[in-house]
Amino acid sequence: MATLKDVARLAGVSVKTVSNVVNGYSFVKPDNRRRVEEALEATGYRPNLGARNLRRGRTGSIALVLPELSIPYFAELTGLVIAAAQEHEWNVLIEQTFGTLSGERSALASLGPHLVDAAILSPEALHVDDFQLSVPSVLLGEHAVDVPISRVGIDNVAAARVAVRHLISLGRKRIAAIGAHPHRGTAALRLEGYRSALEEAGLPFLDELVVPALNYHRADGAAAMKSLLDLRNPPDAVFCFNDLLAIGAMRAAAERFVRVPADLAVVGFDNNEESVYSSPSLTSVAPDKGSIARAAVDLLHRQTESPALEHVETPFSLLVRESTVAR
Amino acid sequence: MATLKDVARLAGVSVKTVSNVVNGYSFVKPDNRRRVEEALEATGYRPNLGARNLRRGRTGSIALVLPELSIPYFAELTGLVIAAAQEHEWNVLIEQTFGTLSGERSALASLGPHLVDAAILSPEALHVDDFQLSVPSVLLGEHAVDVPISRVGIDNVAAARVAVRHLISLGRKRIAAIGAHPHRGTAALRLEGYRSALEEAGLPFLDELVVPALNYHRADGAAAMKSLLDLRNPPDAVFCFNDLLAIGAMRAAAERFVRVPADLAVVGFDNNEESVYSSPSLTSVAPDKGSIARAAVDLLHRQTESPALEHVETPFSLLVRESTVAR
DNA sequence: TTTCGTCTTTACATCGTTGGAACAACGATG
DNA sequence: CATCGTTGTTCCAACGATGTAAAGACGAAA
Repeated sequence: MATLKDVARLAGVSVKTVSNVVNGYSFVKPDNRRRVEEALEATGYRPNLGARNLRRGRTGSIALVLPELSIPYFAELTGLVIAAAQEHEWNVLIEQTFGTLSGERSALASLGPHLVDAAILSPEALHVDDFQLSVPSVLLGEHAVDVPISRVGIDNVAAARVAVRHLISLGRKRIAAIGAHPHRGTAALRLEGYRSALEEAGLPFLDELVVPALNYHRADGAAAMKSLLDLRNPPDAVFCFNDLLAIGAMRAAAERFVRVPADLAVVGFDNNEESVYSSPSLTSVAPDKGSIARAAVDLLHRQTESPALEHVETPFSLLVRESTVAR
Repeated sequence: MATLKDVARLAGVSVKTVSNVVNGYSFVKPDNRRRVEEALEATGYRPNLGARNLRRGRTGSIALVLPELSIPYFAELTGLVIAAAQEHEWNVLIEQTFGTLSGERSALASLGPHLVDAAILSPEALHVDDFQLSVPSVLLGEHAVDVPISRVGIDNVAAARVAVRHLISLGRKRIAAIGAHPHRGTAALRLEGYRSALEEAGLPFLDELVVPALNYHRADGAAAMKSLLDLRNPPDAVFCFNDLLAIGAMRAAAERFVRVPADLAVVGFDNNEESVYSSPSLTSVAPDKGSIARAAVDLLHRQTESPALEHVETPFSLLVRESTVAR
């Protein structure tokens, strides 16, 4: 590995002059600049980022704290965050919490200026007093807990309302919701959107049609759907708080020979790639993940220069597919 | 941020003594050790990893070079690699190539001792002469190209054979294969397993039943399946070289009202979580991803201490689901 | 010619950590 | 009591980079 010293010796100048060339400092004599550039080329010099960051007092990394990479939404988002972070010369350290309180607490505890310059958090279980952060941070998604931390995400209430309105427009009357959760902020907001859409259409809000889900995995969706199908009067539509729940729900429906969308219309949330190819394909609320990733990273970049509190609302759309075609 | 210096001042000892305590050096007087530990506790000292790695001449990171995080197989694997790397105090830097030659080349070029201590590679398009690696590396999966680099993966020929034998055991006679690829090593091996299983059953190997796929995404599987269904004499079973292809194939079959498994049995490869919940659920070859991740990371760890060339074969199994129940 | 100001380069210290050598303290040995 | 080996501690240099300050070069103005 060539260092600045090696390059300097070869070019016959001081280490600092090489450093100046590498960093694009203007006042270098054309002649020296040329010699240094040749030496850089000849040695194949690459800066040692550890050393550079040590000197500059930064780590060169940001943390991305999320439940689990095997959840498609987070996998897709992670890819986009990595791409966005690259623009600011940041590495992304991924920390999986598996959606547990202890996992999230220990992830947060391990953060800190010695490890990362900033952090993107997607917590599910944290309480208000857990947020004693030592680096600039952004929360993904809205949360019930009101903490003074920047946020990036869509308007969950509006998005849920759009989804449910769509079901109503199909003429469905008994619309269920899967994914209620006692402590999860986003769940509360989506539930609120669901409630308000029913209300504006003059449909009753029925407790029996709102099914909680402790996790948001396919298995939870299947279990919830089964309980709905066991009702004396089952729903004719269901709004699931994410696509995995919806996939699970459709699977459970298929097992009971309930036809989607004829007997049951289904809407999901997140627009996973998987949902385009399921049979039937799944109507879903599609947040613009690229915008989310870019907004989060850019916001962090700004915050590392000067502290600020910002909330960014990113766009979303409803993609209508087979699971909600008119009967 | 507390440094060793701060701790040393507080404890009334030299910096090196603190360092010795932190690093578990034995010969420290009990009394000093206690004072240092109290000071560590009081200051909340965390080592500056950048500085430590600089001094130790390592980077503290390994690279994981893969096509795309949004491919479930790689998302799941990445989570496991991160967990395994943590055991060796390694961060994982993820590099996406999108399966293109240029992407893989630039990823490889950007690697190097200044960035990472080692690398896990999952290349798809690289040629032999591209492998001029400057850090210890492991290839995931088997490859046709014969390069002196360690490998971790399952026996693809055997795995494919097991999958196709299973289809044969159902009494299927016209078994297609989706996923052939001119330059992809694993594709060649799976095709070989397919061929040999047909041969041992006395079934003919028919060119028209072997469909190439340039990418291994759901869309490619759907397109391939459509072409198979357009044949004068379509297949009664299909072996797909990964689950995404199989999901796409099943989707295409559904669009043509071809019933799976009654008219068409389908087997996939990778055992994505998604495949458990599709309708019908998908029979799939399940590599032990945990073993792969652990073996790869451990192997790299050994290689950073002393160079070595090892090939590790990890276990797999065939998980039979609805897409191949007997008719 | 001297002085001044602008460009250009260099020496040096520093970021936080650890390896190595030097040194100090100590009881044990002869 | 001198010597020795073991144990414990400190000092110094170094990892590779960059910020700072100071010095050097050079032409223009006085």
